[in-house]
Amino acid sequence: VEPEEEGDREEEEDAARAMERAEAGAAGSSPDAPGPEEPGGLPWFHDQMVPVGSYSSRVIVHVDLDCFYAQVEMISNPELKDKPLGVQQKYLVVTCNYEARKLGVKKLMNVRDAKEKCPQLVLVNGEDLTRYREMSYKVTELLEEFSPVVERLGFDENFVDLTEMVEKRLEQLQSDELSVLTVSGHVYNDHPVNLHDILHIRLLIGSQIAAEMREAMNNQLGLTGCAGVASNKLLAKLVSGVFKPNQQTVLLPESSQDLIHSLNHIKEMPGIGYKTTKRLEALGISSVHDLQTFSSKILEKELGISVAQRIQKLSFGEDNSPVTPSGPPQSFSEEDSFKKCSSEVEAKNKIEELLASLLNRVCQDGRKPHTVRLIIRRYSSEKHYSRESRQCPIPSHIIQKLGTGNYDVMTPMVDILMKLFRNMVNVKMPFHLTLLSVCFCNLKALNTTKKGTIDYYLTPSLSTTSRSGKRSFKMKDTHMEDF
DNA sequence: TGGGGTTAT
DNA sequence: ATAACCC
Repeated sequence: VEPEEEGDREEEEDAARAMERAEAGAAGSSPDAPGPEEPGGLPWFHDQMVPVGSYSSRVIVHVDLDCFYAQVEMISNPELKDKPLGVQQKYLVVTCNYEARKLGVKKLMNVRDAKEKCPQLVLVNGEDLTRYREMSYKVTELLEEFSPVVERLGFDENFVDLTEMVEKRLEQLQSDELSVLTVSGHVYNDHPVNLHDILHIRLLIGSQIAAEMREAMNNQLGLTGCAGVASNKLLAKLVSGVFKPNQQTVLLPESSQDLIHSLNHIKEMPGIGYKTTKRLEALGISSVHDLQTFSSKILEKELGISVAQRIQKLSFGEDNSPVTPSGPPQSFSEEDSFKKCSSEVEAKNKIEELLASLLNRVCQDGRKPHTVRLIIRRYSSEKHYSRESRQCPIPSHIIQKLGTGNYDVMTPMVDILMKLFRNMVNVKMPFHLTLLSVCFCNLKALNTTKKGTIDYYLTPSLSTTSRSGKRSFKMKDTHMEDF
C-alpha cells in the first residue's frame, strides 16, 4: 500500500486515497500478482505490507461498557439483576440497566420522572465512585494485556490501537487460513467483505481481537459491553454504538461516509461540544453535510484555525489523533454538590470530608501530589456552568508525610484549603455555593529528587529556577506567602 | 444535571 | 485560572 513518492506529506492519510491504492493493488487485477495459493507459503498480500515505521491505515477498537454503574451494582448485589435498576446521584438517575430502559427510564432523568414512568424502579446511590473507579481500571488493565496502547475516555470507554497486533497476526496467517477468515460480530451496513482487500482483512482481524477482548471482560470481570472497530478513533467510537447492548460492529472503509451521515446533527459528533455546536448553528451549520461543505476560510475566522480544521476533518470522518496511552491518572478529585452552602463553617466541614477521601486515594496510589486545588460553583439563577478555582503548591514538608498516614496531614491541608477558599469567597459578604471540590494534581513519583547529586543540578525542573518561586517557569499557582 | 476526568490557551 | 471537550 506504500506510495512511492509523497515523501514529506503530512502523516494524515486520506482514507479514500489509501483505499484507492489498496484496491488498485489488491484487486488481483495485476497480472503478475502472486495468487493466494502461491506455493511459496507467503499469502499474496505479504508484498503489500507497509514498511515498518511508515504511516499506514490503523486498526482501532473502541470498547464501551453497557450501563457501567448499573452493571457494577448488579455484580455487587445479584438480586438486582432481573429488576429495573437505576443509579442515583442526588436527584438524578445517572444511568440504569436495560430492564429499566425498556420501561422508559432514560439516562440523567429526574428521580421523580423516573419513578413516575416506572414505579417499580429500584434505586441505588451512586455518589461514591470508588467501586466504579476500581472496576474501570480493571477493564483498562485487562485491555492493556492485549496491547499496551490503551486510552481511557471516562470510566466506561477505552480505545485500543490494534494496528501492531493485527500486523503480527497477519504475518502468522497461513495462506489456507485466508479463505476462511471471517468477521466477528456485525459489519456496518452489511457491507460485503472482500478478502482480496488488505484493509478488509486487517479490520476483520481487528474484529476478532475485539471479540476476544469482550470475552475476556465477561469471563474475568463479569462485564458486558460493545465494541467498534474502524480505521480511526472517531469512526471506531461512532460504529461501536450501532448495535447496542453487548454487541460489536466493524466499519469497512467504503461505508465511512454512510456512518458519519447517519448522524442527525453535528452535536452528535464526538469532539463538537456544546459551545461549538452553538457557534456552528449561528453560522447556519447543523448537519454533517453543512459542515463538510462550509467555507474553510470563514470557519477558520470564526472558530480559530485549530478548532476549524479539526472539526471539519471530523465531518469527513477523518481523525488522525493517536490513541494516547492514559497510564495512571493525572489528578484525583472529589466533589459534592448541594442546594446551598452559605457559611464558612459549613464549607470547612464539607472540605474536610472531601479531603479525607482524597487522602486515602492518594495514599493508595503511591505517587505524591504537588498541587492542591479548590473548586467552587456559585449559585446563579440563569448562568450555566461556571466554576472558579484556586490552586497552590503543597508545601514539601506536607508532601513528605502524605503516604505515611501517621502524622496529621489533615489539619495543615485544611488550613491551606480554607485560605484558598477565603481567597475566592469574601466570607464577610453573603454567599451561596452549590458545589465544592478538592483536587490533587501535579502527581510525581515519590523521592526521585536526587538531591545532592550532580543530576540534581543538571535537571532543569529541579534546579534553582523552579524552586525560587517568583522566577519560576510559569507562575500560575497562588503561593501561600502571598496571603 | 452528577461526579468525575482530559487537554489547550 | 479558565475554557473547552469527554463520559
